[in-house]
Amino acid sequence: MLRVLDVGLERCLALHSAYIPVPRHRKLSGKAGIDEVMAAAVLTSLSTSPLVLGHPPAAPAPEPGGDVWKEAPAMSSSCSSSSNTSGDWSWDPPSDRSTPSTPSPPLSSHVPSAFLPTPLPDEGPDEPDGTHFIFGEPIPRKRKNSTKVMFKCLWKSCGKVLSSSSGMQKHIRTVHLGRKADLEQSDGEEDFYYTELDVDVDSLTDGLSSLTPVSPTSSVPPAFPGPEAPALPNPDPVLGVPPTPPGLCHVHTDHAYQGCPAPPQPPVPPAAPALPPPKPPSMPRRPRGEAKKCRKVYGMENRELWCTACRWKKACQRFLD
DNA sequence: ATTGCCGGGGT
DNA sequence: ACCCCGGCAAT
Repeated sequence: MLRVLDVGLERCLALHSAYIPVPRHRKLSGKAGIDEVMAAAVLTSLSTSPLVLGHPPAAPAPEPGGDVWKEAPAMSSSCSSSSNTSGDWSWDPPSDRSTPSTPSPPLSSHVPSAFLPTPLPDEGPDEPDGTHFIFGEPIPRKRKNSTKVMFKCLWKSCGKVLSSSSGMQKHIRTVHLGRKADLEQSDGEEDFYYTELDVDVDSLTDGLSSLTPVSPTSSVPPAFPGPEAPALPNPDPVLGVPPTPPGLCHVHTDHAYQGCPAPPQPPVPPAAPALPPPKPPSMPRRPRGEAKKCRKVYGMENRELWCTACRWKKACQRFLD
């Protein structure tokens, strides 16, 4: 017993002494100011130019004054936890905790639900046709222009459109699924019954008016935007596919990584009066993994304890969703 | 503001 | 291949 502790302590000390000289850690607490915003803006605008036309920003040692690397007082606890021997140290919540609960509730039936496959850095539906490849304008990647994300209920004869996902979830939960509204326990099922669409702010009203009511019985032309969106006649995969609901592929059971290329077709069951088909399974979208990742678990202080992926700002490998 | 991580750069 | 970070979406 004592020996174990000893080892842990030793380990801890070693860790500390080893990491003191670490030179990085630029700024832990970023105080966001106008400066940063403006700088960001400038950088953004600069990024469009092919090369860095300013002064070389190469500055290997930006902080001559000294970095503020304060020891986290929480170290003690992590130390004790590191007493976990047996080869793989693996992550181990401090056993001191009176609560034996698991650090991240597995959420039995709740599959983490899929996630949005990055909303496609498209230009937005401003282009009259697909000719936004004027070389004169590189436009590396720009996201939101004048589009606004709306959420449309796909329930058979509802078609309600809200501006917030939470609101839509609530709507579906209460109105269609008949669940309690305030119950935070959303198992993600609502996700299946609404989709999000990029609405051009300009033609917002127009688009909405044609989007909202919709009679489900009348055959909805699968691939024709039809009346709405006169500005984007073809849903070409070239760049922008605004009306395509990205969160509707209930195909895979687990890692639905690639978005579904399926055409915009209402996934509404053909003849479902009010009963949702018992289908909570796949995850059409993943809002954000519930599991805490290395960063959250260990904190910035113990970055060395993160899995490599996390250290490299890649998808965490240790705490998979 | 924070967190997770894609895309891309440096070695 | 390894390592790191800018920047962004989602929260």
